[in-house]
Amino acid sequence: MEGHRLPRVITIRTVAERAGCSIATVSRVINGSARTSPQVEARVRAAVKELGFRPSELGRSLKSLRTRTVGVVIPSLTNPVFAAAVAGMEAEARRRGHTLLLTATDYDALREPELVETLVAQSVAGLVLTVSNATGNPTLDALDEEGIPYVLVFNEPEDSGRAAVCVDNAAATRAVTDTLIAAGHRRILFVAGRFATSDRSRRRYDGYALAMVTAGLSAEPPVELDYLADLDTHRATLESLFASGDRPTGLVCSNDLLALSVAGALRAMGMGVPQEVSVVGFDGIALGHMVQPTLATVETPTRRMGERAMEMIFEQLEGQAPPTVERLPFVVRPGGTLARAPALTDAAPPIPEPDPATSPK
Amino acid sequence: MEGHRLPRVITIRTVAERAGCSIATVSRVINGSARTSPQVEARVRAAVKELGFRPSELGRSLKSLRTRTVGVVIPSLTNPVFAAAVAGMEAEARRRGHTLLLTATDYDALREPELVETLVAQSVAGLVLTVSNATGNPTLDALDEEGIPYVLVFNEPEDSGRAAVCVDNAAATRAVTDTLIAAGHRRILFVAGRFATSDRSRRRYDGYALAMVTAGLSAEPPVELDYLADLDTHRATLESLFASGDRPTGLVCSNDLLALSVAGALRAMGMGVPQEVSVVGFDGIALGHMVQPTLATVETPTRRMGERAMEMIFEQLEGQAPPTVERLPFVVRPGGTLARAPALTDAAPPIPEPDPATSPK
DNA sequence: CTGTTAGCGCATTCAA
DNA sequence: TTGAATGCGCTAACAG
Repeated sequence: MEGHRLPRVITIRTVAERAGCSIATVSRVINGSARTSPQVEARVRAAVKELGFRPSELGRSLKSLRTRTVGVVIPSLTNPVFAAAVAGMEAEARRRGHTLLLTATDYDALREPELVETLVAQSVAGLVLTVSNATGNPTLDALDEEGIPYVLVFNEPEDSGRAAVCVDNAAATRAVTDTLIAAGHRRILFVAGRFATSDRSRRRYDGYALAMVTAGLSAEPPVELDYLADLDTHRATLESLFASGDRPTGLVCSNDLLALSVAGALRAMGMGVPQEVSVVGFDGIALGHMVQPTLATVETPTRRMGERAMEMIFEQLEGQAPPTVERLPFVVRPGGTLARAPALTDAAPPIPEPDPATSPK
Repeated sequence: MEGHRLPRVITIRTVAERAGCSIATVSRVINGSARTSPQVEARVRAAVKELGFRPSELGRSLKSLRTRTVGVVIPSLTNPVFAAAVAGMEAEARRRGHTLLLTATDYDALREPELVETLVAQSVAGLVLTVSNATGNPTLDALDEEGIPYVLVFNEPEDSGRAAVCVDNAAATRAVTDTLIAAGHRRILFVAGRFATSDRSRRRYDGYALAMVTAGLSAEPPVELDYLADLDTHRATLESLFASGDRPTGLVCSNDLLALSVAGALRAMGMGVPQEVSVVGFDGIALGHMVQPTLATVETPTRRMGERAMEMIFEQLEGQAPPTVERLPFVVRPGGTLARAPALTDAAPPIPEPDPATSPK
């Protein structure tokens, strides 16, 4: 119906005509899948160049029923942790001639199955995902059944047989909580964003609780601050924490973004960070270094985690490598937001940064 | 290796058999492209549900030679500005049943043409891109010739006929520079990361220069800080700036990430921000609110820009809407890093935040 | 070494 | 209302 001179699409047939050979020969030259005479090869290459021909991935994929794309499902790009991981995935995928099909759930676990289905309908070669809850997850089970390779990032699945790249969330949070305890803090709370919809967050809480109990201190229930709520809401919640007589002197936050937000809200309330309250985060986002005082946190190799997850996809595609859970090393990074507990000292000097505690691995 | 029953791929043919009809009828039911008898329709729907059939996008696309994917090319996901824009694109694409094919150049302009080619080879429905230099860009010209819809984000092309979503970079930088001037600053420098490879950065410099000249002040050449260099390198460059007698009291940075880094380096040098030097950024990243002091900046609707760019892709696909450059509104947001010039006052109180200057539009 | 051809999954035209 | 047949761009099996 469109006129006859549409943007003349160049197919393998166009090239064949121009080079004076069959489409099979063109295909052979392009893919190096079989020997061809030098003359014909030269003519084909010339034709390809002149016409600017790029083989359609569509046709190519329809044969193999597999594309050179890898699907990605993450909660949100707005969190620099996920952005960094995706950056790592993209770089690694590109090195392998693949492209990312990117989707986000906006932290809505109900969207996970449909996004995965969408990506599977696109015949992705594999999937890298961060889900709300990896353990006993039916969507993942379905992928297992269909034999589609996938690797989790950040999730730390309890099911065996699931591939994942993560850190030991409990050990890491325990380590950073220990640092607070070592600095003389006794009343320490765990602050979580979206606790209910994040298995990572719960793991981290477990690490906090273990550290507290081991030290003979009381592990309190997590304080929940809605991720999406505004600063005023956070402030209200925080004010109630400090209303009672038995104020906390240390806050362990389930991630860095939350920690920065909490520290900001506390200062807005007129509380000194770290003079009156120490705040530690989790992840080690780049901006933590830039702010003043710098954010004390658990540094995790987020970009590398994305890269590694993508590597594992290809390892699975190549048939080797059974699905395994890889725990990458973390480092507790002391920072300006962590000081000795105010009860023990008047000056409350920040803790120096010697020889940071490293992960067991 | 898994049992003998290969992951039995379910195609439209499987469904047709199960429903006892032809594949054409199945197709009609699924797409609602023609009327079918209620009985047959019911059988088909049942079969689809039982088998968990999802039509392959591959086969579907091969017919139309167009996929339900949109290609994205950005410099890097690590910059929250691009991450936010991509988040906007993803949300809008999802609303329209499309998926993003995401690639990054790592700020290497030479990679732009090849990434675009890769995406075109995937038969994307359109492209959203941020390029190093939009004006007279041959890659974009090639897209025009092939009739593939594309929309630029952040770039502010000088060529007509190019679709783009951006802010008026010059006007915005002029406005924020004017704010510094109004605060009594006289010696103000423009600091850029990767000046050579970013037309946005150059536009912003123009705005700075115009503000300075208009105020009868001297516009200095841009100070270049390599984006990827470490803090120490930044520090060395900055120290040389303050070595001379005629020290700047205000720094206009070409983006927020750079501004935060600069402010951090200055403090590490023992300089008070904003007591001795005011620092302003550009973009309005979320973290700017969280840090203390808050970052003075130009707030731009980054997420919305991504959304809008995606909307424009679909408008072009639907045939309406000629390619246009849309400049979205910006707001100068004063913040804690901006104070009156130290020469004019001893106390150097931060400027209040009254009635922020808005964009002309 | 090269050409012909079948077929990947689907939408669609043409017959019935 | 339905089915049979065609073709989208490509790769690979088979002939020559």
